[in-house]
Amino acid sequence: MARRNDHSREELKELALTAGEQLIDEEGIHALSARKIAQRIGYSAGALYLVFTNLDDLCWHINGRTMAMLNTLLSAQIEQEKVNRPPQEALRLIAKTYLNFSAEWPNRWALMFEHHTPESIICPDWLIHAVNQLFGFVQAPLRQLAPNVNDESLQLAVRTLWCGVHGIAALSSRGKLFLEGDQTDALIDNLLTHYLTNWIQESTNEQFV
Amino acid sequence: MARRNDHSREELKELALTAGEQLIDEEGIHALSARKIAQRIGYSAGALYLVFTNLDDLCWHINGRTMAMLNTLLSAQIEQEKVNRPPQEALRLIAKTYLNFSAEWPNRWALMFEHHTPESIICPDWLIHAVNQLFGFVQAPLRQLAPNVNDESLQLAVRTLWCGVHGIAALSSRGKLFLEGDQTDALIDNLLTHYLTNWIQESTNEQFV
DNA sequence: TGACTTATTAAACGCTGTTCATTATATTTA
DNA sequence: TAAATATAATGAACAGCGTTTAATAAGTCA
Repeated sequence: MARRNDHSREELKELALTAGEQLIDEEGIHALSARKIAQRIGYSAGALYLVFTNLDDLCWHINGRTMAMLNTLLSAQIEQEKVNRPPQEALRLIAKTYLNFSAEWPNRWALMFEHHTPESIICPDWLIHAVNQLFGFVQAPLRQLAPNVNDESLQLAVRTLWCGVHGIAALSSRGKLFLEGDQTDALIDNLLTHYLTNWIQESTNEQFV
Repeated sequence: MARRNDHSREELKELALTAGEQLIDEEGIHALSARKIAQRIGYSAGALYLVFTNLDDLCWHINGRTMAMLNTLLSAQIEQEKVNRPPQEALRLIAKTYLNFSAEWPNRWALMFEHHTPESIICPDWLIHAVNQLFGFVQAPLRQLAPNVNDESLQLAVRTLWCGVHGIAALSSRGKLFLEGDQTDALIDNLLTHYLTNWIQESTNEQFV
């Protein structure tokens, strides 16, 4: 067969990505295969290579969409809850949104962190951009909490907190490695409370030194 | 060929695991394959199935050895530095040892977290045991810092800190996602200092409430 | 209607994990 | 020593994988 033109290139791309995401959601990241995606969208496996350079490329695209999802979710929530919420609450909200996201989409979330392109791991521009946007969400409330803190300290705090929350998500996502019941919220609260209390204290003192 | 008896079953197992680890170290976790391991040890691929149920099983064994390595490393360091080191320093040492380990063996470390057995992810007993041992390393200095804190709070603190350090290791290991230069040590110090300062304060107050 | 163009495929290649009948060797028995 | 037995290990097979590309069916135009 040839020349069906049922779908444009862009539509084909969209179909493939959606099918890939469904496959990942339903069967896990190791179930992702060119032939399975193709079967789901009624094309041959070779057709995928008309719109993606390879399966790696397709994964990067899925990751881009996952990242966009997360960003959209976070900015929507932040926008919505902006009504003079104390910054600590804003940070808590961000952390829990991230955690919920990782729990709701465990496989897509896993793909983001477990899909290493084999050779040199070149970080695409859009990813750097998206990560910076995520950091921005955390940075704003932190700055409110300590308006005069220097940029370096602020940057460090953003990353420390992000790593902390990510670690909670990572270890609780797959591993039933510890704690009975879902105590992830308690972990988040614990981390934020203790870290922030001292960080605010130190950061507001700092300016008078 | 048959019946060479060059190696006992136990020796064959050991050979295969070592070859697998080397392969992972040199070429990454996706390069691991039965045929490649077999070639390295001068056996056929089928021979591996005489000592492992499948490649998944082999991975679990490698992960077990990696975990043992980490545990040995930590307990050796803790033993060595025991001479009245302040507990904060002990915690810092543990964190940095963990981080160094993940940097020194990035691929074996990745295998531990990225090797999900497809179907039900059953956590083997030895892993639960090993993880508890790791938690024990953190728990001891924490208890020194707040001798009268209740068990639940202590357990929570152990896990919060572990997740935090793990998050730093995870995000800095692959991702050049942020920060120029190796600022992982700064992140560790930042996390521990702020978290612990307030945690100690709260935990010592707690007993008088 | 016939020539041209092109979207899509089917088959091929070399790889993968895994199984199992076959085989070559070691050991035991006669 | 020779024959019988037991078994360590293999090699071929199967189904599936990512990827490439010659072949083909269908749309377009003269």
